[in-house]
Amino acid sequence: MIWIKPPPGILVKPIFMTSLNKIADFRRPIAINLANRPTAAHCEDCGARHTGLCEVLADDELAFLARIAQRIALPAGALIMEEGEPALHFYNVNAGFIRLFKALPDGRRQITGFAGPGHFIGLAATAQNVVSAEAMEPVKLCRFSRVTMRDVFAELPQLERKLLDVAMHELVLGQQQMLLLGRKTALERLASFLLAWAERQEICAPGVLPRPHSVLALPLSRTDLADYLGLTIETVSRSLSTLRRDGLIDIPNIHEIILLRPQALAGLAEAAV
Amino acid sequence: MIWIKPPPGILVKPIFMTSLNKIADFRRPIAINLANRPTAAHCEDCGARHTGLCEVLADDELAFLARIAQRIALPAGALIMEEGEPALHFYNVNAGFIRLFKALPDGRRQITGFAGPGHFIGLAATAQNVVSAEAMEPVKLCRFSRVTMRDVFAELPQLERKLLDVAMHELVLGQQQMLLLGRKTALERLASFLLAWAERQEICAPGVLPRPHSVLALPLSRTDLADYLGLTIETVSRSLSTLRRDGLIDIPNIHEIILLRPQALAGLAEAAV
DNA sequence: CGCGCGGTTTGACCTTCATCAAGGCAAGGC
DNA sequence: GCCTTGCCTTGATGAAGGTCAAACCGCGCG
Repeated sequence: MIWIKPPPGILVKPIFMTSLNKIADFRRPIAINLANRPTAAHCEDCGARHTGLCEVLADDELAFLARIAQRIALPAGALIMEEGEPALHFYNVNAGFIRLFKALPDGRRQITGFAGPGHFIGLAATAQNVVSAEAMEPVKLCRFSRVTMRDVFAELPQLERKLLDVAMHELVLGQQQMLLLGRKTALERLASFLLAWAERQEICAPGVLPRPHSVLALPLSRTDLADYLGLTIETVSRSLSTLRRDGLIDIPNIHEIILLRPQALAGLAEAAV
Repeated sequence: MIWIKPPPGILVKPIFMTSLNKIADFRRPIAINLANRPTAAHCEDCGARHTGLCEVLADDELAFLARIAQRIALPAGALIMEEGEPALHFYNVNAGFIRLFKALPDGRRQITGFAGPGHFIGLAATAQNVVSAEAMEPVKLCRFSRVTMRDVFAELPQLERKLLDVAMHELVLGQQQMLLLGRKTALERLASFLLAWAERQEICAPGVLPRPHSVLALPLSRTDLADYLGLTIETVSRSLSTLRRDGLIDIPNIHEIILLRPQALAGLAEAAV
């Protein structure tokens, strides 16, 4: 465990506490499911068969990979990886969303990214995990031993190539997030996030603005949003209200945002002069 | 060019302007030096021969790699890569320090990292560069075409493996920086930076605190420091003064810092409770 | 239907850090 | 030696966003 206990007088955020409590409950299922080795047939109906890591593999190669994978299903709130623990595995997300984060002993939390179907996690690690990973909803994963994976590269070099691509893409996202966290205002952060999220949801092609009135699904809580953008939930809420008041977005309900004027959002996000 | 012009009334930081002006001056040398292909003999006396990328290669393999490399020497201030330009090359740093950064049109700048001898740059890119790279002092580089590099991987798989390691390490640094930028106070940022920099200068082993009274060489200007830590130069200056006043560090001169109480710095950096 | 609960919004106030401005200090030129 | 120049430090002030607190809102439940 990295964070020991809340210091006297400082309240650990409820959501944080929740996930802590659930660690014990949900560790067990991992062990139970270990025997469940997928066949290529399993892969065929996997939501991530044709995205992310697996898309570069032919069926027979996938079968090879599947033999060393362990299928895991976890409920919402489950802790998948923990910062500071030995990094033994990679994971490929098949279904559900995961948040990756780092935390300080006093409860401050920085979400460093979100992983959905097709995403590969565990790259950002030394001998120990440097981030924790938590299921935001019920998730399905393929788990790979890190040492085994090394051997697999000899058999499937295109896999290693793909992994390098994945890592490079993560690096790009990281640089963008650093600019956002280090230099952008609250409004700019929100605007940047909304556009990036739209791109991620494939509402628009990479580098292209979504059409006006595009509807954005926002499965994150305000707390997640705040911890991702380096703000407080109050500031997130206020900033969203400002964007709505100014007619850039509409918020029909808490988990949906309509991008009324993407062009204006882009101007804000990039601090266009 | 990404940033067009300073908006009326907003002053672009001097250093920023400086580098802009130098682009034209220093682009030319790159072309001039293209013909200078290193032999393995060149590599033997390279400062980076036994670090970073090259350390995984035997002499004959290095010779192979050297054949596709272009040696480049650039003066301080030279722009090596520019955000938004087509990403055609990787670079391996042989000598000198480089800053990597992203900028907003109004002049705000976020330094995303520093690269010294043995470091490989250019991984964080899509079809275009997502960061700019600038020589902080006279530098020597080996330049590799990205497309050629792909072919090399077939010949030297251990190189690709190494590159994946490099990328993974960069990811780890990125996550740490996100926590710093998103959630730490000015003092915490300085403390974190000083310890990370000590580790980087190999004043201490990874994960181990430097001994009290370790002397830290700080080749960065206050402006670089501020743009790296997401602060202003004034806040950097004030925070350093506070650390000195509190007896955690000493500042004999502008480019040297003595870590009087590394333990206390670590407590500050990790917000120990 | 009223109630309580968790998450969200809004408001009032306060802290941290940015901004603006002045002064210091070392290095180089004349 | 003195002046300029560039960078750094320090101080005074202000603004963005954090903190604290209250109200709101949808939702499940008795």
